[in-house]
Amino acid sequence: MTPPRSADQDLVRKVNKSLVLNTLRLHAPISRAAIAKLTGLNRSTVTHIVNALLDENLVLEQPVPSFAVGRPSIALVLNPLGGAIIGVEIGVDFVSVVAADFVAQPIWQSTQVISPLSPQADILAQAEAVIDQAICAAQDRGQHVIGIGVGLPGLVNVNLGELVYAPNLGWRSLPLEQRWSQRFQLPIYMDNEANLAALGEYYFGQAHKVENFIYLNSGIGLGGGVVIAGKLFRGGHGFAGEIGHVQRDPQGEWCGCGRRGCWETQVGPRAMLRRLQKSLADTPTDLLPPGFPADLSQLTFEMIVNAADTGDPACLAALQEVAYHLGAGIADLVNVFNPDMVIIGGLLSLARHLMLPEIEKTVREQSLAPSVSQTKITFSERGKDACIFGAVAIVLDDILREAAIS
Amino acid sequence: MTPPRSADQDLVRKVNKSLVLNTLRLHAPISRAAIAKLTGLNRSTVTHIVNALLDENLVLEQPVPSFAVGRPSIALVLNPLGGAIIGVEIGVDFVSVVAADFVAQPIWQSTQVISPLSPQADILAQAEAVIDQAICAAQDRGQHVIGIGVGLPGLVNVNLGELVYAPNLGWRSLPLEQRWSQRFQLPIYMDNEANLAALGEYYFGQAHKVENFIYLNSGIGLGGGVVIAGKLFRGGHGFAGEIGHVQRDPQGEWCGCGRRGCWETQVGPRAMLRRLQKSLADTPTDLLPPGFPADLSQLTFEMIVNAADTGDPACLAALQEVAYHLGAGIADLVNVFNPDMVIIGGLLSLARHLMLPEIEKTVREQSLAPSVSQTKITFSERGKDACIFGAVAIVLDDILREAAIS
DNA sequence: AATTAATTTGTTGCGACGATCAATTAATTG
DNA sequence: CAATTAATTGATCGTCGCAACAAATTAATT
Repeated sequence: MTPPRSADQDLVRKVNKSLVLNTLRLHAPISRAAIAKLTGLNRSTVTHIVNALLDENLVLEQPVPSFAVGRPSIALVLNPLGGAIIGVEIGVDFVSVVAADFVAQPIWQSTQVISPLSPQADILAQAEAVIDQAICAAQDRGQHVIGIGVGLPGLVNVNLGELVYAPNLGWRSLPLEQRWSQRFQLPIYMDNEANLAALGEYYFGQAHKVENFIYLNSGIGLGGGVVIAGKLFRGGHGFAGEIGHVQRDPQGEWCGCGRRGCWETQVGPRAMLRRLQKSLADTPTDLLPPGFPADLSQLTFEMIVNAADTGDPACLAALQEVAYHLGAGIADLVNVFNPDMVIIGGLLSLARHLMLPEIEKTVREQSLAPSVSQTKITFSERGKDACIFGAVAIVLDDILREAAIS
Repeated sequence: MTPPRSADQDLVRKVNKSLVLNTLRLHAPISRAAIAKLTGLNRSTVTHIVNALLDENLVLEQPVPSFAVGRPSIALVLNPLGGAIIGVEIGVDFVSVVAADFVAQPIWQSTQVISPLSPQADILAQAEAVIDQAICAAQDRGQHVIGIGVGLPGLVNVNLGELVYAPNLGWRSLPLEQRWSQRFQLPIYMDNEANLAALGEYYFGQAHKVENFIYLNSGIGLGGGVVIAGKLFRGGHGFAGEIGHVQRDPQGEWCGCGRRGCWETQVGPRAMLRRLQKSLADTPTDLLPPGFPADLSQLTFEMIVNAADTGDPACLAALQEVAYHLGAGIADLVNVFNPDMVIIGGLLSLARHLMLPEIEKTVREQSLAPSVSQTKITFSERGKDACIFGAVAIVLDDILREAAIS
């Protein structure tokens, strides 16, 4: 902000710029006039903005032979070299880093296995080393790095840029933004996994153009990302979306959070494993479902799905039960949020073909009348990548629109 | 819009105008420069807007002797005669109408008892007659009526202006906005009771300046109004906020919606009456708590509260139980929405002194760590009036800011 | 009584955005 | 092949909001 403008007008300008960039991202190659038509802005305005963007090198003029009826126009496209974005996901047992160009195409990627038992400092140092490599990779291609997006498995205070509590890592009060913005001299954007995955779906996935939706992320626990009016909803203090710990059965199993019958205990993959392990504990090895290891502690969710695919009744029943509870919980969410779409991601998406009918049926039956019919329920199509592309998206988001409500 | 302007710039202008009016409403009398400071707008801009408002007669110049250090300025105030607003609430057994001036002071009020058994046409005709009186009352004072806000006990499609379903009235698919905008030739704004009550709290009550809060309206059922970023949240299709039908106990009592253990069955005043009636059915009349009628079907929530106040253990225990369930449900809402405030209104607010400690304790215990401490839990201070002043607020809202997200 | 500080208002120039008219070009059509 | 149509771009002018300077006025202070 070279001349100190009012916040109001500056905001309008930024929104307009974001609008143009976003339209460009979605419809390139495109003419100035077409942008104006799509954004609703005036063409003169668009011309101004595009000229500024050309100066900033974020946009390229690309001669396209006969790209439309009319003047032999020079179409505009986003300049892939206009900037690079680093997406980072710190999981419970891995660190994944991707460098993407300005059109969100990955140009470098690396995943490192870590031990959750290692000291925090070691894990961070390892992550930083990988990020350094990613930055170098981007700079070798001549791309200026715009920012770093970080996905974290826990409660994140977005305003302070602090990881408040990550139960599965045992981390508390880690001022990551401060640390990394000093270390890398770049803007750091961070949020929890589920929020980022939701944002990823909004930008690059199924929730494209869907302004109100809920993303359910089933990993170790059950996280939720809520998008309202096209923006991540974080609540008054940034901790909204803890959908997994809604109590759904006061007589249910104990949950790590101290309550009984959290939704997470009914439908989380881990909770499901635990249940199946217990119920199969007394079964002789040779009667176990096909593909199951003798040592049940080695059981994975994938094995259950495979066994169910081959028709094993116990596994099928277990998945049906999860589907029912999932549907019932989603029905509540539909009652409360009335979203346009619910996306189920993470581990559970492995069983999409087995669970979707039951989920849909339950939701239709259990939510109040008029809202349901317009709510679409789907599974995410990108597995592990959802979060890390969300990390890329959150950086883009800052450029393409204001990110969060409140 | 005399010259066809772009939606974008028009929006900015409307927002600015709303900002000025809102500031004026909150801080009158005030100078132009002070408005500029508070709104963040430029003083010239404010001057422009204020001049327009003076032309529209919505604002008055009021000479105030030495109202501030400096030039003997002429302070600005909203013109109470600038417009009148009609607020209407159609309840299950009453129709209440208020006419308020531009600063939301009631100038005329009337409540009519109706029988929910009367045919729809009769009830509507009765309501329309009262509204006619209210409009006349306003016009007699020389006040131009700006619009009519209507609160309805059921699902409302705000976009279509239609009452979709009101279970307790037995009404379905009533295109009220169409009917009344023709009848009265005025803009009609409508929403369900809980949403309006929430809006009322935001404009005239405790939630003043609170940008994220949840209003729980306990009447016949349990409704919810969610305000996010200072705006009513209605969800993708306008039916968000059906908080009362979140399932909290799969083994619980059957609810009218067809499911078991909805929150409403645990904490709704009516559900509580039913429970207490059942448990006291075999108690001899002379052992009933003080103040209880022999015919238990005459029992009211108020009697229970009174009995509990005199120390009756059964009633106290019943209230404590409700408080516990209320707290548990609010804890879930806190996990999901992370609001700044939760306001409990309606009938339950009669028992605020008996229930608040237990509710607060339960919420603190049961919601995830960092969000709770900043969430305030209170009871509404306005009883029946919450909704009808919300109806006034929704009309003001259209003038003072854009109402709903999405 | 004089000075200082605080507050408000008028005026002017600038930049951004929007509307409109005119001009250009390619595909389509008779 | 000429006319029409669709699409784009350039140029000009008007309006609105903002910043900055100047002027006015009064409470508080010295």
